[in-house]
Amino acid sequence: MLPAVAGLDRVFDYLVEPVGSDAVRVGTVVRVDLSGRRVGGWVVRDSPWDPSGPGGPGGEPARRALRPLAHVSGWGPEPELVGLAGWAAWRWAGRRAQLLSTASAERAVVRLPPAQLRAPAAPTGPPELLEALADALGSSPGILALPPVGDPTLVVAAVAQRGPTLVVVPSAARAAVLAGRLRRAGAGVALLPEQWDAARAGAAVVVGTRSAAWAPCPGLAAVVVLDAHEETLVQEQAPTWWASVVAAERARRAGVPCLLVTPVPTLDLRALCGPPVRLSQPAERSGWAPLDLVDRRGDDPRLGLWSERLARAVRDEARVVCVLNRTGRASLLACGACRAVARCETCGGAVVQPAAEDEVGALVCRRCGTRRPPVCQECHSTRLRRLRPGVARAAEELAALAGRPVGEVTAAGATEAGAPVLIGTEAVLHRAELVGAVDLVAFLDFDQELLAPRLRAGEEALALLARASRLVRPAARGARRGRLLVQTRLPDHEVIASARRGDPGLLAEAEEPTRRALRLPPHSALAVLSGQGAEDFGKAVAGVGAGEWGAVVAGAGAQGAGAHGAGAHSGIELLAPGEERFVLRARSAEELCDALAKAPRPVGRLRVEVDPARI
DNA sequence: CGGACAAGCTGA
DNA sequence: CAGCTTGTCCGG
Repeated sequence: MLPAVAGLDRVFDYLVEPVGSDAVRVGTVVRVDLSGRRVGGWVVRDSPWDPSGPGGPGGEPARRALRPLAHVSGWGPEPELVGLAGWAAWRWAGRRAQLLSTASAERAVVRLPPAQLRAPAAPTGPPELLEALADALGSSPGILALPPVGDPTLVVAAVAQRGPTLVVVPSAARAAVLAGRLRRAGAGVALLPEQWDAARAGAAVVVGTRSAAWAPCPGLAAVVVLDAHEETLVQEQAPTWWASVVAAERARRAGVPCLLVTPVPTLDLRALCGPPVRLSQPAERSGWAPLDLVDRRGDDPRLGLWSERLARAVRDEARVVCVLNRTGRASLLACGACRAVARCETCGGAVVQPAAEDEVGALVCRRCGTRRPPVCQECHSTRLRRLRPGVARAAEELAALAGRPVGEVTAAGATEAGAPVLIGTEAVLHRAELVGAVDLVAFLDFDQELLAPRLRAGEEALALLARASRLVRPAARGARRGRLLVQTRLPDHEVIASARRGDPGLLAEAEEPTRRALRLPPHSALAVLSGQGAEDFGKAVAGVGAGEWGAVVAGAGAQGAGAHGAGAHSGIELLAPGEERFVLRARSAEELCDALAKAPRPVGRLRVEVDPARI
């Protein structure tokens, strides 16, 4: 058995009594006495052993008598998932115990409910979609490039005709909606995580969020991941496993198809699956909301975030959502007289001007919290100008512009979230009650997304437009179809072209050569190391000697990341983008993971993030 | 991880 | 040298 003890990744042998008890199999959750304490864990091997013989399963001579299991807690993951956890522990440099707890019920499951294997009613159309689906199922794993607008329930229903189907979606709200629709179509559905027991007993469709990639699904016939591009499908804490990659490997091991459905087939997903299967051009185009482009290159800077077109729309349209991916009253302040950026006197960090509570307009350091009066420390001018207004300040301006109350939504919370005009960070796009109800979704400063200093910024920006497409009112009797409005100084950007034409391939074609030239994923595999042990561990993995190291650190700051050739013999490079943060790069995930598994873990804290989602 | 045990430090 | 902290080892 493998104990559910962090930091103890070892298997221990215990005796099953009575011998051959069928309550105990690979995956079963048990409790044992281990060096004086009682711990839970999973059966990971099941080998017959003759206690009168000379040795145990390992064949060691003179082995001591085995202790019996202390208790059988209940049902655990299927045996195949124990193997999958071993693979994922290698793939993301993690521990099996952590992955097996993801694959297990939250509370002990002693008895299973009856199986619910009735498949949903088979969908009869539209034929174009069903044909594309059959195509995508033909090569596993496969991608179906499904535009954002439309209900993927029929995709799931069609796949589920093959037998028990596991479906992974990016949010609990969508899982619940999908489960409800499938039940109405007559299907036996287990909704994770609450109905783990029903899933373990057997269900026609098992639905859940990221962790459902590890859900039980006896007789598995297919795996489907909806909105496979979403970042919520990547586990944040190490091991940073990707649900789509786990799903593909799980399906491969089971010999069943895996289907990734997404409006944004990213380069990473393409590397995993090959090119996506697409719908016809008209179907693709109509599946994205119409997009109005506001080219702000010619605008008077004094207009701030509010172009004339946007101002008019905000007054005329009934329900409007504005997206601005920044919080606070101001992100960056500069002196109106000498242009110096206002910084903290204590730590030098950027200061913000929070909504006034006590002192009027005091400046507060975002890093250390030091407060000071709103005066430029260079020239003592009191005229401070905000360079990039955040959501709180923009909300005040928007309320004045619209002449009606404005609701505010950020990840931290919401005020007046029922108002017909909303402004918020991208969190506002996650509000399920808005789906299909909005006349206009306006991106106030889309350049913020397009130019974000992140590897996958373009794909993330396109994902925002896909999400926004779902919020706007569909074309219907009498009512005008809702629209997107994008303010930008980069009107020719491929992200915008992709959304307008409903063709995410345009973005992929544009990004591919850059990623290849810079040897970024999917043309390499990365791991981010952090914590005190990061440096030693990084050197050990890359095979860098202590003497060679000075050059790496010295070369690191200036270019942002200093590439290093000294580890060339290992085929793995060590990049040093910042203090206590290191990046390992290898040609492939296999190479990277093998090296990570081989290197000894150093003392001290170490976090290993293989395939970092945001970098 | 957390208990066991050994080695190191402190103060009377 | 008791009493405590800190470090290292190991678990069936």
